[in-house]
Amino acid sequence: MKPKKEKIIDTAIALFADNGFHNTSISQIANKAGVSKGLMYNYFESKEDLLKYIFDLGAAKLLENFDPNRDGVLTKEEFIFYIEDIFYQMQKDRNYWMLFFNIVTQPAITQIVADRMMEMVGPMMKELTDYFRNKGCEDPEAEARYFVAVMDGVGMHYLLDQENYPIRSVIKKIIKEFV
Amino acid sequence: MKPKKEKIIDTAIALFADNGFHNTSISQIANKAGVSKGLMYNYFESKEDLLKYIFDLGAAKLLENFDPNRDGVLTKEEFIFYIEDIFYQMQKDRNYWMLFFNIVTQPAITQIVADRMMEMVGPMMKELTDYFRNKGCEDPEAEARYFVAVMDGVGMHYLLDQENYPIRSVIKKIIKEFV
Amino acid sequence: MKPKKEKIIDTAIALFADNGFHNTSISQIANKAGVSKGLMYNYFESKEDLLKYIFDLGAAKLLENFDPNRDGVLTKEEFIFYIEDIFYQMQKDRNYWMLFFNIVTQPAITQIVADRMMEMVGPMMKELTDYFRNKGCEDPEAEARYFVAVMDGVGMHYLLDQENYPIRSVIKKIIKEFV
Amino acid sequence: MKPKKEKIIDTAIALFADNGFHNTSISQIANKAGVSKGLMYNYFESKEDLLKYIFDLGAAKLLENFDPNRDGVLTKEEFIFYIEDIFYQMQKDRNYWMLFFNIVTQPAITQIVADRMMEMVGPMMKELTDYFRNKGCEDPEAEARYFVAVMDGVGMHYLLDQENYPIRSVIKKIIKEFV
DNA sequence: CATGAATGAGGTTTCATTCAT
DNA sequence: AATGAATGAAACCTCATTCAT
Repeated sequence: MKPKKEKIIDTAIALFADNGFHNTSISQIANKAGVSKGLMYNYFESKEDLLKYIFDLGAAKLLENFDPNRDGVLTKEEFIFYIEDIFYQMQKDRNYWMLFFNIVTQPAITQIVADRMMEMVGPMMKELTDYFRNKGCEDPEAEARYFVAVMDGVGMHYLLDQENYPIRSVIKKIIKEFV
Repeated sequence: MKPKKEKIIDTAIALFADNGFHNTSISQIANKAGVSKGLMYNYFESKEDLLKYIFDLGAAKLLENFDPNRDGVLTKEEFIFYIEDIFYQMQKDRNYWMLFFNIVTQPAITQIVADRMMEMVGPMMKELTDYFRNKGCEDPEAEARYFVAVMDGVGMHYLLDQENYPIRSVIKKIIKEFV
Repeated sequence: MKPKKEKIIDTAIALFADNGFHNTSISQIANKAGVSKGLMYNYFESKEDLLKYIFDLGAAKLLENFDPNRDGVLTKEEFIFYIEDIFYQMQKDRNYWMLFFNIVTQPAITQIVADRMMEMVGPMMKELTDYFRNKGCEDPEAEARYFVAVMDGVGMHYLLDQENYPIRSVIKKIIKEFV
Repeated sequence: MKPKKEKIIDTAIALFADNGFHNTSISQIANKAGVSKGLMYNYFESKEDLLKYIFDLGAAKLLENFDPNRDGVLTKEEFIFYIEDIFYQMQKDRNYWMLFFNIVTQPAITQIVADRMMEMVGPMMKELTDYFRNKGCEDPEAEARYFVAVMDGVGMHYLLDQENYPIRSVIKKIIKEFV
């Protein structure tokens, strides 16, 4: 990819994450990325378009490690790996994940990426529900929804205080409870 | 309170929750509240001031039901009541709570209410840690942090889909796991 | 009407007429009108909206003197008066009329005011056709279309060189030919 | 001429005619012409330069058929041919002629081509005046100015609605009146 | 000849805020 | 207490033009 395009994207992720989408201006992004304001519009049709692009980047990465062999079935090992991997990714790409939670908690912004999000969460929820059903859970759908809520909650808190958050200990609790 | 002031506040909460703080304009609030733009500045010094005021309103309500007898000790019954009560409040004041999660996931906005937030979460975390220590948890601090993360995660998901979320079932799981 | 609103409109007419709609910026208008850029948007939703408003102003004036007793019939005297009046108006409100021809010769701009224009020209053409039919013209519709074309052509040239254009002599020719 | 240059010119004429000079961007032209933006600047120094070039193209064609034997005298047959020819050209090169009226009705744009326009209309007006003088008109100059106004008016209307305009019938009227 | 990345000035529009009434 | 006209900074975006390739 064009290096300047990449610079724009990286800078946008960082600023969106720290300041929020609507509180980040194109000027800020251009300044910090060291390019002209106009250049952004050579690569993206609008600020919203940039957000969509960024969201897709991360969504792809997220799915990559969920059911990696793509057989539609989540094994115990795959599940554990996925849990570990998500928190690893959060630590590595903190900005992207802050932005992600940003988006999810703001209906007005969620709408911008609504269709993409559906494509992503739909299949995931299904596989999770199947997993919990096979495991013998009484109400597998409720368990799946509880699980993703826990993941989101922990993820959010982890991101907000990576240094002090007892993430190892919490991951162990999650695996013990859900896997 | 003056009815117009109240109208402004309620409208602001609703709009902030739906559209985000920075994506909501004073004009929008004034229009929807049926008052003039200028009036807002009779009651609040600025848009940020309005946000702080709103945040405080909810923070007070939140603390009210945590350790209601204010003895610094959380009993099992108080804990259960608190968990139930939080989700009840979320269902009743959805807008306020959406806004709350909005704020927490946006560092730039969190800063606006940072001092108020500290006053609120500090004591709560301490009492929770004490509770888990008394219960015999190995790492009571980690457990406390895990607990609030779960509460936030579930709260968020509940707010985003109140109608379909299996909240009763999930509350039971939480109580079973943490109390 | 608010004096500043009026100032904005008058200035806009003058600048649109001289420089064209797309070649006139809101900044220019605001500067020359001695108001802030933002104020325009208190009165008009957009630049296009301002143009529509201006167009309507003139369209109303134009119709006012066509068939003044609104009986749907054009008498010989009314017709003569109308012809004289149009050129009088052009001399008085040169800017508005320059703008009018501007609009008509630019399809992209005509579209902005298309519906308003239709309301205006439809009935006029009908009455003119009736007039020429009563007069015994062979092809009254063609005569009507010829007449308005002549009016537009002469109007345009008159506006472009008011001082030297032999308008009295030309009006006489027009009346002799068409009335 | 280089085919790409020609494509640029044709596309520019079409877009200028439909959208107006200032409302047409170089990008639009380049896109629709299927060339790069940069290429335009190999052939033309600027957007204005392109307009001048286009205007000249048409002006040349216009003069070609006015007094074709270039003897400075307009015969009756030449005059009739000229009238017929102009409307024929309009039907053939609609875009160019729309653009022409566009230019004439916008002082700011007229200035761009002002010198070229003078070279063109000056001699034409003189010959026309001579023609009407020879014909015995009382005020030959007024007649000439009336004539060109009629031609412009009819031309404009014809271009705006070629399909329905009763152009044959109107041409007959014009010839009857002026030749 | 031809491209398209890159620029930066300037376009339209929004918006928090002030202030005379 | 309440209005809304007015401001001006800053938002998003467009565009003519340049230039390395």
